[in-house]
Amino acid sequence: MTRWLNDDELRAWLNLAGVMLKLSPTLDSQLQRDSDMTHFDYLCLAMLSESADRTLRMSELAVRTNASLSRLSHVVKKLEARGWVERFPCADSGRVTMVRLTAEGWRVLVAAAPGHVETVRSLVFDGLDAEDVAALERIAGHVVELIEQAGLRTVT
Amino acid sequence: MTRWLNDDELRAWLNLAGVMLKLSPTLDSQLQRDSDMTHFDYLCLAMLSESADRTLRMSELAVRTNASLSRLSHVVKKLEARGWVERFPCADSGRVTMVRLTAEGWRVLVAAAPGHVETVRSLVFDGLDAEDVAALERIAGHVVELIEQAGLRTVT
DNA sequence: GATTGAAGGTTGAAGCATCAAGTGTTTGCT
DNA sequence: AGCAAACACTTGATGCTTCAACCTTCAATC
Repeated sequence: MTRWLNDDELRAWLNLAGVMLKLSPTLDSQLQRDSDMTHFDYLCLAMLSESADRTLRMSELAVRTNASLSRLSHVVKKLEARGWVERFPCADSGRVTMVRLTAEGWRVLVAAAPGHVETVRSLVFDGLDAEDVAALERIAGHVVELIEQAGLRTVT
Repeated sequence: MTRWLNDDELRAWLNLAGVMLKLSPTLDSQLQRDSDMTHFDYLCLAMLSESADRTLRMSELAVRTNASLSRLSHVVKKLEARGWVERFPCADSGRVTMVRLTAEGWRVLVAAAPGHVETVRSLVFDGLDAEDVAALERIAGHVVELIEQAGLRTVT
């Protein structure tokens, strides 16, 4: 017996799907045009920039960017080729790879940030009041948790 | 002067980004595994199934699936090759292409629907009350509108 | 001290999405 | 009637994501 969605749920779902289908390409598009990077690239740089020593292990960066290790590995390889990050083996454990934001990567991130943040603000937060923001944080957080628990994505 | 995000907005944004980064691949993964299609394929079939004659013009289907015409064209070509939809020229206007869901496409959609809906329910709606659903509909709808207005994506 | 299994990453191939450029059609203007 | 511009797609190339397979390294067990 399938538990179908009722009308309210269906409308909510179609709107959420709309956000995923429209917002993500729009962000990529702005960052690609203005800063020659994808939104995911930006997230990687941003997460590194906030970490001690601007350094994280691959698996930790993967968690913080909500990505599979595989996806991250491909992207970090690209970012390293551009000189925006560098990889090096962890001193403590031979199977761990560390990633560090370079000085150049930091400059690129700082240059990209204003335009990106302005875009996010204008596409997401303009016209939302504090209550809406709180609701968004709560509901989106809830969805993320459900997905993590389902853990269908053991992910390679 | 960049208007940065405050702490609440930042947390809300990171959670929303998390939804986009995690939900979308998870849905694709379930549909790919169980029904050999992507989430976007499913949306196309679903939108056609609800239309008069199970038929729409390409540009209208693009609007309803929140996609660019280019993306849609590639995907419809694939779906047509599988025999799930068929294209034919519009009688009224020579530059319009119509897409129709075939009987086979309908069967495939009906077979995929229960698993997909169950996945959406379990990853999004489980644990949300009616107020949350209403808030989600409202906020996500708002974001979609902002993006459409910005219309940066004139899209090819 | 071997073996087994799991953890942490990397890689290559295949499928997708995007962008820019193209084709053919219709509209509007003169 | 003729021409330019806009519309409705389609196409090919490029880059990104996923999946499955692989390679090391570490941990636990015997």
